Amino acid sequence: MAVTIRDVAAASGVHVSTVSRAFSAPHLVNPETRTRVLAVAEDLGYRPNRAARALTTGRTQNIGLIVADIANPFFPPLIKAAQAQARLRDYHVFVADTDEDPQVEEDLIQTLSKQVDGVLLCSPRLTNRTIERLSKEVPFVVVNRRVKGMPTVLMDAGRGARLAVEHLIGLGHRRIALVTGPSGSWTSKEMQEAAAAMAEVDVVFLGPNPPTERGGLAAATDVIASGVTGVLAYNDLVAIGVIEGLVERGVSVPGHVSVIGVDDIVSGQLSRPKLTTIAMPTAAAGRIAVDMLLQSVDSGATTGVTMLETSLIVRESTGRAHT
Amino acid sequence: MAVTIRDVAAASGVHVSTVSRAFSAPHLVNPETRTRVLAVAEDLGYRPNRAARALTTGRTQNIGLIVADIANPFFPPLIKAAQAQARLRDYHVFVADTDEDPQVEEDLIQTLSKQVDGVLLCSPRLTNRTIERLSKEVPFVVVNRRVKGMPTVLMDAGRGARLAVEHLIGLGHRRIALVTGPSGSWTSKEMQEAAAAMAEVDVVFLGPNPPTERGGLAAATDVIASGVTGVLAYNDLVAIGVIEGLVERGVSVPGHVSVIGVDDIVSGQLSRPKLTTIAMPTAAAGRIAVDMLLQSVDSGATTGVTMLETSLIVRESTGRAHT
DNA sequence: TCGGATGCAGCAACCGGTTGCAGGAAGTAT
DNA sequence: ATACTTCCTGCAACCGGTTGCTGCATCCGA
Repeated sequence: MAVTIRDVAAASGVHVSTVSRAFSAPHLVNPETRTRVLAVAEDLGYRPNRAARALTTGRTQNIGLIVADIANPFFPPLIKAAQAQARLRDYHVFVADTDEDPQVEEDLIQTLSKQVDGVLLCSPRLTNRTIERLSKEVPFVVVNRRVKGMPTVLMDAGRGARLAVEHLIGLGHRRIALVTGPSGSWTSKEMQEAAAAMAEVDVVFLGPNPPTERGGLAAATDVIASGVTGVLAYNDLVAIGVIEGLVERGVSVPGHVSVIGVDDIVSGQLSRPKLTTIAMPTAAAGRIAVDMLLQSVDSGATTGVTMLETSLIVRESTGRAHT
Repeated sequence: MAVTIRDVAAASGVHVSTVSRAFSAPHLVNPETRTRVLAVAEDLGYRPNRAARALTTGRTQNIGLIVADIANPFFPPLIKAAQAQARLRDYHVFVADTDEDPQVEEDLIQTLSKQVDGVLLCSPRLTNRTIERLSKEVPFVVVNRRVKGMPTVLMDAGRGARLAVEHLIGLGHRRIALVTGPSGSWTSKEMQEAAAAMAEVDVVFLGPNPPTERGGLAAATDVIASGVTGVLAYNDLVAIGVIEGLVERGVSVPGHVSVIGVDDIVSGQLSRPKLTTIAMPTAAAGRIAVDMLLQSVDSGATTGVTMLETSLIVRESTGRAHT
């Protein structure tokens, strides 16, 4: 039913191998022949069958993109960028959601590994050991987590935390809280280390907390109890929750307490007060991760670690410390 | 390198066809033989090659999911649900983003059509003619748009609009505005018709507007000028924009004006005041659309139109009309 | 004029499964 | 004992491309 390479060959009076080469090895075929073949192919509406090509070449032209939770607003910009970049390179992307379950994550990698040329692993929940083991089956690029010897794209959360704390210091805050994320989170750890190293300021750590609005809401009482005037939250959702909790208890933001989030998700721009935040270059991360992955697929060369810069976006949730 | 069906055959002393049948036609092979083969396969870590299978069966076990904009918060829950449902049925899903460009959308369908068994088209921007033409190349299910003779999943925006208006009426509002969306939007049209048919209330139409926060922000001046006490917005982003615009101009929400959104995206739950909204069952839509698609792929039977119910979620952005 | 290089196209095996057909063994009815 | 099923397995062609090898022209330099 569908038009195959043999139809094209017959219609243009050449052998199938010539048609094949007209597409995938142009320099091996006479220019005249080639244009004729291409014209006929166009005419017949021929589209090469990727499954067939995959079978012989071993290359599917597909990549897998595995995230913990598609609906987490942190990921969609990354997915979007990765998909667009892949399309540019004539690759398609399978998107899969692990629902934060490491077992699902592993299964997904297993079943996907046979039908993709590589996998992008975003904020994986698996252990490093497991990731290293699985990396023997299919090339990986890991995003948002450091795994030894594996190509990685990171966003500089440590620097982000420093920027945030410096911003607070500049506003006169001398005692601040870091509302941390899940215990296994690389980002959270980076932020803690960076914050702890800052002079001129006392920092208390509140956590671990689930990386959600509820998590922030629950942490608000601790924030009040700790007597800080500034808060850096694990991410924007947590920050919004903290603000909500503070306001509920009569603590105004940024009047009494300043709050900074991380990620720069849209919700932060839309909530009241508009959230001061550390912007994560998620779109760039998606793009670059795809490039790194395809590079390692094409050339076999295993690339290194890319660290992307973060930046502070000052909006309305931070202000001068009251003295 | 990878273990193939022939390796399994050799290792278990049977012919490849028996191994093949052990997997895909169990009733045709002796139970003993089958268990032995499966054991050997398990042992060797055999995974069937989907590209090879696709080549002979013509079925890829993949589906395509095409949305206008992955980063639009309306879509991720739908994508997530669709992906999970597909996985349940042992299908994988390609997610693709058209960037709101009809041409990209068409290209995407073309290139995808050869490597998927069906395509989910969400809020397509293509003309009905084009969709009908393309539907000859690959089975479709259309979400959020009515296309004649095509399996479709719709969310009852008309009923949602009625619920919203009734809610406003119940709160004493007698003159309301409908801040409409893009001119081509099916949802927007449904809402307009439903609202226009309501008695007991004057409704003015403000639009069309881009379906974004900016769109709502810009519409706020018209809202004020129109002298209404209640607003139903095309979606939550627009509603948030309207609220922002109103508040900037000293009109309090819900004190002076009540505002209702549509979609129930997270941002609406996090913004201040929390948004009263019409919840769209996007996750259900994704799940059901996948089921309909796979059904029409499996049985060839082309299913009909599914209409999903919407519901009103009352939060803080609506209140009694001031008299 | 001849040997050798070069360019182009055809041949056929192959990738890893699936499936219609054939055939042997065992079971059943006659 | 014979004929006919039924059950299971093997054989081999096939899906739609790719690619190493061969072979034929043509062109080149000597």
